[in-house]
Amino acid sequence: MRGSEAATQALYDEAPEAGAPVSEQTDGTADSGHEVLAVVFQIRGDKLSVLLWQRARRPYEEHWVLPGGRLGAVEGLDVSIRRQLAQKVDVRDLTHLEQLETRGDPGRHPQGRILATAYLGLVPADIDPVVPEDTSWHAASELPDMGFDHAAIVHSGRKRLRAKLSYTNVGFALAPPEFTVSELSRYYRAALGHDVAATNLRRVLLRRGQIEETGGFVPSGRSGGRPAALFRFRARRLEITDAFAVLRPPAGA
Amino acid sequence: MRGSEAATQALYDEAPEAGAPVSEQTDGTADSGHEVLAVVFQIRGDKLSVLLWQRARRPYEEHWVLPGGRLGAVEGLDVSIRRQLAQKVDVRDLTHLEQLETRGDPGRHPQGRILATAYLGLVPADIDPVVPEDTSWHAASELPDMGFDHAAIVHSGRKRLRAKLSYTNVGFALAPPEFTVSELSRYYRAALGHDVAATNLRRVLLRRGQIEETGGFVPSGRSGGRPAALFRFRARRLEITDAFAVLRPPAGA
DNA sequence: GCAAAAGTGTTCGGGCTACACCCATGA
DNA sequence: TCATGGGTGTAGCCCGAACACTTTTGC
Repeated sequence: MRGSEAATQALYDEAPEAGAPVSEQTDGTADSGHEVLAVVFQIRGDKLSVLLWQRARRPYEEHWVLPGGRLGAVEGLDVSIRRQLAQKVDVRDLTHLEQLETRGDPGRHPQGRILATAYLGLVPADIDPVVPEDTSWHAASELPDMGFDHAAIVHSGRKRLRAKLSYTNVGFALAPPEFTVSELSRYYRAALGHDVAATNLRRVLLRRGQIEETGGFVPSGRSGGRPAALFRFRARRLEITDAFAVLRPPAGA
Repeated sequence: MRGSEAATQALYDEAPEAGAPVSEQTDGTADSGHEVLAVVFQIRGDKLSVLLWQRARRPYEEHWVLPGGRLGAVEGLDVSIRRQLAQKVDVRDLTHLEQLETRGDPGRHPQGRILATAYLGLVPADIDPVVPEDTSWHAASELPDMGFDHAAIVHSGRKRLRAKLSYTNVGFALAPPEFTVSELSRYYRAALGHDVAATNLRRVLLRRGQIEETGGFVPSGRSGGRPAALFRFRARRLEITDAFAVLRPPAGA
């Protein structure tokens, strides 16, 4: 629970009043007027869930928004979102983080134009980060009333994740270090939103060299059944495993 | 040639001196301290080429950089890059434009941290935009000395284009309104960097419903040969034509 | 007729799906 | 021994690559 009290208050720093200069300080800690947000997904109980924070202030009071905040003047975008997720919502266990999109519509923020760069972050299914009180997980398929353009950003993230599950090994970022194929198929089902047959998933991911057996087994439960073999992802960094689905280079190249 | 003189001077507005406040104005026209850039590709003579502008001032004097400039305070990102390409390099005929990435490394700009959002723009092969004197097309495979992190951004754009040629209909944005299959295969070859057999390209794109015959023909040249049928892309907006290369939803869904 | 360029037919292989069948365990 | 869940074998389909062959033109 470290830091969650202070974290809550600072979670979503307000913009300066409309019309005020974006940046008044000139020292190295001046903020840049640029926002960094994160769509953090985790599979929780058969649902793809996203971490949201409930605003206590206008505008969009009581609405839910993405975690994040102002970019510091001397930090990189990815460094910033990592810092803010760690400091403000106590999320330190991202297995994957990638840039999603930058939004800059003049109308996206009622207090004047604020640019926001959104990231897509993934947390594996086996951990349960302690998050502040006003922060919680919501099923991506049943989003609550959200502020600003954040709902649209969540949809972008969902789309990106779905696409990458098809041609990369992102699965590693959703799954725990070791898992059975049927567990894995549950993660894929939740993230993709449609059924994924365990029997074929195993073969696809094995053929692509994404997963391998650990040698371990999970004993069967009370209802019987054959013990399930444990697998792990061979790489725990993003790799494109099916680069040229079509129009691939000729064999001799 | 309209506006190309003035355009040149304004092409790449300098950042304020390092250490000065990012924004000093508070009226609606204050700039935001945010840069917008574009990787504009066109197939020119069997080469994928990118539009670059040669800097006349330090830093990176004489180096080549991407066209773009400061984001106005009340314009959207995409609106801004369209405006700047039109005003500054006289490029108005983009057949496709999409956001690429945002870079914000503190060290990317010697005069202090400046965020830049890059777009990927495509110009069809049949037009030849009149560009200012210090602006010219360069083969993406033989980039000149480039300033800032712009070479890396070009590579991101190239990568994005290559990937999208495989599973979308982006080809429409590279090709003229009508074309023969062998012309089209040249565009694909240039963009992908490897050989693309016209005979199979035709079948792939026909099966996917991307292209259709116009009914017209191109007479054969002096050296003979059968006249080539003319084709067009059925859609001239980006569509994903091969969504689930794998892990596609079950038939009954 | 011959070369050149476009277009078609056909075969092959790979990858994914579906589904039947076999295996290992608990009660 | 039966139900349960895991795992394997196999057949079918679709897609794209390769390549031989046919068609239509200019000279």
